[in-house]
Amino acid sequence: MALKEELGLKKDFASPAHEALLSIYYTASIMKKRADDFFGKFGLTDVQFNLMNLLYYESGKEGGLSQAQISDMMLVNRANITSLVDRMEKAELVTRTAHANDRRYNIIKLTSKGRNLYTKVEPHYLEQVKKVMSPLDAAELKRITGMLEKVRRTLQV
Amino acid sequence: MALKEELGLKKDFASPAHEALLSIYYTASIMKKRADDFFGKFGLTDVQFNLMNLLYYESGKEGGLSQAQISDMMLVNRANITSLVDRMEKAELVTRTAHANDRRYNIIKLTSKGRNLYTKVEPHYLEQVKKVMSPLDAAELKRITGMLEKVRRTLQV
DNA sequence: AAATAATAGTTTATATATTAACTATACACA
DNA sequence: TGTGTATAGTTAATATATAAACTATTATTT
Repeated sequence: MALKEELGLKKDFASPAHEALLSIYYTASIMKKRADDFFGKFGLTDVQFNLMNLLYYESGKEGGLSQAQISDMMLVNRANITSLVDRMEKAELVTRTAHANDRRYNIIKLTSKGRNLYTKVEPHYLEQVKKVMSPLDAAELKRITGMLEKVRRTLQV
Repeated sequence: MALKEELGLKKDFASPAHEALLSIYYTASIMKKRADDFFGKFGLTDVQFNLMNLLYYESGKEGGLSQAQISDMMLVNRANITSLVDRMEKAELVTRTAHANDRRYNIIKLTSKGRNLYTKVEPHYLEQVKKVMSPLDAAELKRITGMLEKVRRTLQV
């Protein structure tokens, strides 16, 4: 949900802050659609790719991540990880095994199929991102992320 | 889905462009949670509030909007509007009536209950937005929205 | 050690989002 | 005028998101 028209049509209604909020929503919404189109070509969603990315880079020495860790890292509710892992387990992209010492935890790891798919998709993704972003110079990007970081801190997260 | 950790931990992996994308995702995700918390106090979701806002400001002279218009304005799929209007019709916030001349169209209007709720919530919302955003000066906000606008154009939307 | 807390994960109900296939209606043009 | 096409909305299947209530396990505290 993005409310495109608000950005242009409601100058008398929208405060600058409100405008900025809608603008961020709108941009994120468009990017999500683009990402889903892209990852769909590989039978993935953007969320599934991002979990694979996490598992690939953050679970040191094949140690895997617990669902709670994934939930924290992706900033989504625990309940959400259950169904996400269900789907990816069914697609044989990840495994879910009980932790040896603490049986409350499930340890999620990439399968070799998952790892192969990730290493196949990642370079295309990075290339795509670079292509989309290349017209913007690096300084401007730094400024955007820096300011968003500031907005985030203002929102006390 | 926001991948908080990527922003800090994967400098070697994330290109500046990739970083910027994740940053926008992350910020939008946090804002959506905040908005939902806020609107939840009034029995609304952020999406429902935004539809009410559209109907309140954009449907001139009580003319209402068709579902296709709403779909275009909110940048979401047509199918989504069906269920959104279903829920809001059930809550007696909007009505759905057939267009007199072209029976393909449904015309969606705020009920008096919907209008009353909207005018009750809006000032609180604007106050809240102002409060959250006040630490940032207007110039910075202008720059953020201006740059996001540029990103959007680069994405050819 | 037993009672209580906290933590991890699941389930259920709900809201939002997509695409694809469908119906109904209106338009267009040959 | 009739047929093909375009448009509006719905439905179904699927993916993601939340909160709340639940089970199982571990930690703490007396």
